[in-house]
Amino acid sequence: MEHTIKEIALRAGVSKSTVSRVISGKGYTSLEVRNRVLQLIEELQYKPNAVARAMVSQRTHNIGVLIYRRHHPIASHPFYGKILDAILMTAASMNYSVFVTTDHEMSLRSADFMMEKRVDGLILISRLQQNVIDYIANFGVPYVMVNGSTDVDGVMHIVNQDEEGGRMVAEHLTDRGHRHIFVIAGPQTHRSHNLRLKGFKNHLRELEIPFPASSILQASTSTFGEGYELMRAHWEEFRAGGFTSLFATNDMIALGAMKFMLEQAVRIPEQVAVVGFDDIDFATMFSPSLTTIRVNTEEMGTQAFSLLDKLIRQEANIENPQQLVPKLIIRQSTQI
Amino acid sequence: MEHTIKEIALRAGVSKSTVSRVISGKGYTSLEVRNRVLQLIEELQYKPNAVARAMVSQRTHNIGVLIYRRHHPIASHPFYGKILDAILMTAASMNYSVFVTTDHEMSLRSADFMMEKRVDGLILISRLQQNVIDYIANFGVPYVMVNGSTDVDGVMHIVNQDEEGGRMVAEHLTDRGHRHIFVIAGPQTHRSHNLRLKGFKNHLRELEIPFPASSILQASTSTFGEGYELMRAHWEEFRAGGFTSLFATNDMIALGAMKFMLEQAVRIPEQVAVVGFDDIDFATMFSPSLTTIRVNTEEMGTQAFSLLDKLIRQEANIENPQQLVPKLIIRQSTQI
DNA sequence: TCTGTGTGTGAGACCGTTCCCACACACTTA
DNA sequence: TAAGTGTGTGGGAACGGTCTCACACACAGA
Repeated sequence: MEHTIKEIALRAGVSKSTVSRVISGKGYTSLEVRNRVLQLIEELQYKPNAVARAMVSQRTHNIGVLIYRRHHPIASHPFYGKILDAILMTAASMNYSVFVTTDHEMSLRSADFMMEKRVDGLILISRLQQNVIDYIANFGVPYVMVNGSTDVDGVMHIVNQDEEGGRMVAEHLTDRGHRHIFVIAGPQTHRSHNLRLKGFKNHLRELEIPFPASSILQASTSTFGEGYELMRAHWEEFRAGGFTSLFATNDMIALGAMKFMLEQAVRIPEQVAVVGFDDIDFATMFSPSLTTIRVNTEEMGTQAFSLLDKLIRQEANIENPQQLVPKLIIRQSTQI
Repeated sequence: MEHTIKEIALRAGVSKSTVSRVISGKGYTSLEVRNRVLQLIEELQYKPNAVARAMVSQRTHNIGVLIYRRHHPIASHPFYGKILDAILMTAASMNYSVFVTTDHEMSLRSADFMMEKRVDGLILISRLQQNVIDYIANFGVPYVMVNGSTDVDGVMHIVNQDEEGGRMVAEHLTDRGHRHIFVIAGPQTHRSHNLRLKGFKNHLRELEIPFPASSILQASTSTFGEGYELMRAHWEEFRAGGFTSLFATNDMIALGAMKFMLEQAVRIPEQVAVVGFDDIDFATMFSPSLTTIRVNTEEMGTQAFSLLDKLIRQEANIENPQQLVPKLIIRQSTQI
């Protein structure tokens, strides 16, 4: 079932060089020979061996996607999964195959693995530790980061305009008259959560709306469960504070908090308006649907791959990627 | 930055055979030489070239996961994404790398691609068309199906006990006194939806509870949007029918239908109880949380890989996989 | 002394491609 | 006629490993 170029050559009565030429389309081949070889390939279902090809070309045409997620496996993650999907699509359209590795804690080992497989490049998603990045950089393999925890000099990094997004949230809520906004902020270890909060606070400051420390809660993970739990644990404070709205720095936290409030028979948005961030699929599906800032995950994935491809092909003048523009999506949770 | 075994050999003053022996641990090597080589490997950060290794061993230690999804990209899919996660985990723990391919329509091309890359085996998820399966089978590469649309003789297939799950739903609802159950059934093209419905109907028949054709709706896709739309389009029928409960053959449809009902101010579960199927993450998060049948997706992924691994290693006496046991998860949507 | 066995090492074929080079032939042009 | 150019083909090294085989040496037992 497994044929080689040599076999095809033998049957066609030509040399393997000629067959190679027919397949690659480079160099001269007579029409007669070309047809004969092509027919044989079709007949025997010959598939060129990409492993052997990689051996000589020193290019595997494979890339690796490395994701570090402590609290949630990668693929099914409502946010990172979307990015992965986009990468998969784009890569396939450019004839690349993609190794996906999800590895908690022992990311050095999976990096090793990718190196042994001689991937042409790597895409790193989310909060990889610095040592992993150093390790990879040290290897000289091109790589691109997506939504990483920090910006590192000289590293290509695809991110959203998170600060601007935070500002949009503040604008939206204040426009609707809200002056007492409660905030649940995601992990301080993550760049995007910090910037979202920063943009939000800055806008309030510009409007000279007070934002006391008591109106903000620090989440240690950016999960649904954390949102729910924090809301439950601080329910009395929340009620006593006279808050008319809630902003969580991502949708999962927002939804968790909402779920708890709904269970307390709070009417959303009538009594409390809620805004999230990310626009995961579930944001539309939830009842009431969630007003949020859409992060263009598809664009993130596509850009990440295109950028990596350029790095791999060593294209000249590769520009640092532009930050992606977020978009306010108004839904039931703020619409009276 | 990229070293070869030859280089290590040269520096260590031994032959490449010896270095190879040290790395693989096969054959005799003196302690002294072993240490010298190992230290050199460490020092130079030498990573054996898996491509070259695959070339001679005729084994890449790579597998491919092929998914066909018309209406939803794969990775972020709340059900299939979970299976993928489990495959990724298990494969990594057994030192396999995984190519993930999501390809709508043109699946033959992605299959081709995987063949060229000489994967050791394939995992096919969801409803791949017969011609793709034939194509792959014809190639002689080991493969395993997961939750496919049909059972094919002689093909290893990991599935859930869907019929039993359907029965459990009927039992749960009838136990709670429901006699007028509305059903939205997922695509007839898919094995699991059919069996779920079958098990459900059979149980009602056993209890001699009438189940008229008017109480069932046929969905053409198994999505949230479809559930919502169907419920909207048939809302008058539903209200006129005096139904006290709803069963949808998967969670997405159930949640979509629920969302519409909530918008109509229907109280769930007081006025209408709802049961789904799959137990996707959203099922717990939704408000009210959804009673459903849990499909052990983690086990599906794990079993799929283990089975494939056995096929690859040509283990003797490989047993056909047992169907996975579903579990009723009772949540707010049926709990008064 | 001879044979056998356990330990340690190196030479070189091989895996399936690509690609450089040599060569052959047909024309054209100086 | 000689040199050059365009077309078509084959030989064989190279990519970086693994693995078989041959061989060398030490030591045991007959």
